[in-house]
Amino acid sequence: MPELPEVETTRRGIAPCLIGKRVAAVTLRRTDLRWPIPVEVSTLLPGQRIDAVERRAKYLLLHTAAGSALLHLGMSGMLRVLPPDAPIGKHDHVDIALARSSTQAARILRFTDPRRFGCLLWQPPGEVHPLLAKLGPEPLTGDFDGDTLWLASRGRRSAVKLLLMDNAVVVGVGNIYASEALFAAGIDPRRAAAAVSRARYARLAAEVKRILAWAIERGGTTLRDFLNPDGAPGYFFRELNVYGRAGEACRVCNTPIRQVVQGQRSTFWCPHCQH
DNA sequence: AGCAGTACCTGGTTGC
DNA sequence: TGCAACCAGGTACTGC
Repeated sequence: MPELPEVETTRRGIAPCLIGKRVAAVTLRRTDLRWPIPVEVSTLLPGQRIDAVERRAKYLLLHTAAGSALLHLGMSGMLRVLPPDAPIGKHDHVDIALARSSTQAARILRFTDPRRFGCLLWQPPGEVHPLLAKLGPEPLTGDFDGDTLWLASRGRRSAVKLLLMDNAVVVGVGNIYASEALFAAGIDPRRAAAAVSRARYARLAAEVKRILAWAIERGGTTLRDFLNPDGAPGYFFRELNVYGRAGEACRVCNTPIRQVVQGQRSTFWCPHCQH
């Protein structure tokens, strides 16, 4: 269930178990994910040492000298570090076995994805995978601010929520956080992107940063169990102000939260707090 | 160029 | 209880 904070939390969880380790073997039980898993994952990755684990947008990259494994969790993907004898579930499509090291027993990095909207691809050294080539800036860096949004909004006739979710404008703002950030900024998600002022975009960008950073912090505590997945808690759900709360009272003004479909996705907002 | 629509897939929930 | 319909946190691709 990955938006950017969950992907970043996953990265932080698995990175210490991977960095400096050598890939002992790759087991592919299914290769028909969002795209077929390319042969390089089987032929080039084994034997390589993982030098770094990076996140770009909602992609994770396992960097080695021979190239990088590029993972996306889609809607239902999950990555866990497990003992080699962990029982294999129906949707456990890929295991990347990690060689034993002086400080860690042998482990596997297991990719599980019931819906198979995720992917595992390969990026040769020194290249940028085509899927990454046209992505906008990372929301939590200085490359993204209100003017990023304001400039992108020129000449757009679609709604501000769709602009916020456009990966060419800014990456990592998924359906939940788009609604939440617009609520925090007091902007009606249906408002035409071109009709939002530069000042309000500054506020919106600040809220995107604040909410994503806060969720990553929360993810660090609520998702800590992905090494031994028992009792996964209620996530950040109890903290949401508008998402999934249609008909319920706004936490600020008690007005019922409304829901509308934009771009085939549900949007939630408070008609009193957002204009 | 921007935008709407379609597609990928399984599983949980809702409603008859 | 059974089963169909609907919904889900993502995103690339097509065609207008």
